[in-house]
Amino acid sequence: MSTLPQSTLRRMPIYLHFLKTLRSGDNRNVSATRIASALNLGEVQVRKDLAQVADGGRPKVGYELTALISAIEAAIGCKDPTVAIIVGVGNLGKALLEFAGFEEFGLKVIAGFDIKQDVLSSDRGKPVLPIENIESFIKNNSVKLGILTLPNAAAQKMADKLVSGGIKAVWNFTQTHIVVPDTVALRNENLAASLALLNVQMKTQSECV
Amino acid sequence: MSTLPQSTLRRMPIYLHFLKTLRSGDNRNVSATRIASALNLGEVQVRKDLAQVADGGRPKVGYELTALISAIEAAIGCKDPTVAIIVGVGNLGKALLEFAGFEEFGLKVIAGFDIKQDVLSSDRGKPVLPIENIESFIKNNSVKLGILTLPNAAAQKMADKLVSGGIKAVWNFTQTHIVVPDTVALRNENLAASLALLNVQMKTQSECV
DNA sequence: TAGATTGTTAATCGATTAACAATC
DNA sequence: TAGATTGTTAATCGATTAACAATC
Repeated sequence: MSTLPQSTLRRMPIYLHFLKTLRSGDNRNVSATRIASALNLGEVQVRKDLAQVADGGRPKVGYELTALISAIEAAIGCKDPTVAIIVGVGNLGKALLEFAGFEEFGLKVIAGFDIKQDVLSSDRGKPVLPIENIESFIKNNSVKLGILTLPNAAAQKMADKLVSGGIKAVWNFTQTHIVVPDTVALRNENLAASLALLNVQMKTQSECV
Repeated sequence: MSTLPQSTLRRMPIYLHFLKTLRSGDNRNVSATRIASALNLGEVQVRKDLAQVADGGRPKVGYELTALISAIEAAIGCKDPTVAIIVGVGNLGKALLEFAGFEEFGLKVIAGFDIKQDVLSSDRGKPVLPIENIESFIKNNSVKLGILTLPNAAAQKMADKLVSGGIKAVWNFTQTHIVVPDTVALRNENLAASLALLNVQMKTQSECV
């Protein structure tokens, strides 16, 4: 159970979501075979992935459903919630601020920050605060994760502020390449990259037809 | 210039964005070395990536900037725009509908669709239309790409509608695994997977400190 | 010429797939 | 027992990195 390979880790949330839909049915056990066919994945791949986070898989029976769900939740770290803030409450920031789906994976977004006055103190349940107070807010609320959804130009400056406030991880939704210390985890969410893949895939597929 | 490896393709938009920022400065040429150090990538990796889409790299000089930009744009297919619609105009859908950044990569989102009456016909420049007309709309406007940002439960049903309308690609932002014919390109955008990676990375990094 | 940079060929690394033995 | 399923060991595949020759 040491450290999972990235590729395995990336599939865990997919398994988790599927297993939860099974649970709402009347299922007690589930086999790797079944998961694989439901999600269009290789049978061996699923089995190997599961073997890395769970044990107790029994031949002819499979895994106990609730135990497996619990094991995956532990592996991807959504048992104890990660407290997060959104920096930049534009359209995307607003969407992520209000997105309920994150809680399923242990993310607890508690506030948004912005410079613009007109988005401030909107009563959506989650407060939108002026950006000046961000460093003390991080400290006082032990915020672990900062989500950057602001204009490219401001990205690095705000990342620096987050770091000096003591943040542990940065999730960068801007196009800008940003730099953080080694002690801070960084992930770039690159929608453009996905789009490029899809674009090319689409074009080569229709050529073949 | 046949088909690029996925990994290479994924980095192209990152190069592209960086090169454009260089162009607004006073640069005529750029070397792989420079790109690599600016983006924290391996020098050889960048060189190999560029070699796959462009030629004309000259020792001691590098690549001609505008030619390189043009070559990358051609490779990732953002020269002729892809017409797209958004299905499900909730928070995320709204964000993507209004997101200007996609145009840089050749995506032209022309409309949103929803069942809810209150989001319909909002005058944000891009119309939000009732979902009943979606199939004929796809045909009449030669829409190539459908972006799914709706509740999980409706995902497969709407994907089917898109396909029967003649869509060429589906970009799925829901958690649900959906099935489309082989002739249709499909890409699942999995924010939960990214979150899981970040979560684990963060936890292991702080353990080490 | 010397040095920076290119492009290529070989070596390494990681992830996926295939083959098979173990077990309920 | 037979068959489905598990887990493991070996083979394949793709991507990254290292080493080096070519060139302006």
